[in-house]
Amino acid sequence: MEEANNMESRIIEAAKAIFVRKGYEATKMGDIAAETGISRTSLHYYFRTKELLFEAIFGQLIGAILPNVEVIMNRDACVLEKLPLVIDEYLAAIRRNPLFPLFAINELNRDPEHLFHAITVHSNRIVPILRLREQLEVEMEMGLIRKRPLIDLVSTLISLTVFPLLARHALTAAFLEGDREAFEVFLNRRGLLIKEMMDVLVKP
Amino acid sequence: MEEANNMESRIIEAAKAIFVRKGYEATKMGDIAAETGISRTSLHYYFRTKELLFEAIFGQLIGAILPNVEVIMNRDACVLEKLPLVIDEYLAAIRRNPLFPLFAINELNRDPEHLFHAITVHSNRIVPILRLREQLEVEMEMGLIRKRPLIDLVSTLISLTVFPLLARHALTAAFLEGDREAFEVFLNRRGLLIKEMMDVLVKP
DNA sequence: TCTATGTTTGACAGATGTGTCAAATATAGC
DNA sequence: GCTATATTTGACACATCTGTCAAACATAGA
Repeated sequence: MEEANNMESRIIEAAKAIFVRKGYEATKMGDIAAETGISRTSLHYYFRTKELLFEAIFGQLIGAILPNVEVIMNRDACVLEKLPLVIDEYLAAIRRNPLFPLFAINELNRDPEHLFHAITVHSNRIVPILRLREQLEVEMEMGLIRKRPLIDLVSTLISLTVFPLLARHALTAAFLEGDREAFEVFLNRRGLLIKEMMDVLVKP
Repeated sequence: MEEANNMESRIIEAAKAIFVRKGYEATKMGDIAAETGISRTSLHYYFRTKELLFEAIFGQLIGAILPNVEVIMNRDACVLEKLPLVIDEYLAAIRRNPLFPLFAINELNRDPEHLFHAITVHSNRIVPILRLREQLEVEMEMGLIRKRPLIDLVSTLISLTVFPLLARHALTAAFLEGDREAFEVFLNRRGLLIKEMMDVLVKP
């Protein structure tokens, strides 16, 4: 039957949404079956165990969040020119998957190795990121940008990009009177602020 | 018996550690009983339900993480002078409770209202924070510091401070070859970087 | 010592969740 | 229509977790 493949993807979509929103422990097979619109038993027919189902979507989720910097890295330009583009790309990836950071953070806590292993599967996405890293180190050595431990740069970039989405609810309540659209406005100007910040960090 | 009060605090300490590390759902009453060194039934004797036990420690946790800025706010100084002190205080509060951010983020996701309600209990801690907010707004109006939406400032500060602890494991693995002491070194210089960043944001 | 009260525990009941199985149903291809 | 295979489902077994209860145990104080 050709319904199988289609049903599998329907299940995966449903499971993705629920796993990401509630975390592994709080997600019940029954929830996923209900969301998909099938019986729990039927769900077991497609994915024998909860762990197997989780496994099936985990890689996808990682892939969806890794920023695609390949095009950017193929340009012949210095880091200072590339950085704003990378930031935009990264910001876009996060905004396409706003619930992902929470998921990743939790999974990192639940089973760190699992996440690391899943990332290695996406080596094609990783390569250009490593090239960016390399270019950063080279240009630091050349004095084109300020010398700084990479972890300082990366943790700052990720902090500024990811955290507001993690704390979305609290920030909206505390500063925007609960206005969700105002939060979107905030996010929209966030890119500029992040670029300013990163610029300060790397300017010699 | 006078053992009761002591036992309650023993339970609370154990429960705090486990709830914070594993989250509400993944924490089992049996875990807490074992960690405390009593039977699960005995645990129920002190705290009839899991929800009640959780409730008992929730407020404490919130209190522990709210930075104490009262002393700072009583000084007669401008925001530019106070900000570095506030940052240090906040950084210290977070480092005293490095697992708290993950806990708070998850609880925020699980039941936002609950967290907001718990915060109102600590109004004595909140007042000086609101005064800081007010002083920021006044000095922006006066042109002493650059005019910016408060959410931009606060989200930046919290992002830079909190996120590295959330992603501790990943950052250590990716940039420090898993060296935990190197991560402490990173955290130690982080305060300076955050002050630089915040300075850029508020300088007129 | 006896008693009242505080504390601990094992046993139980009920709820919820997972995974398996065999029977029922649908469907494709002959 | 018939058959082989795919899919769905209800029923079951098993495990885990929660909360209650009554009985056992400990201990302070009369």
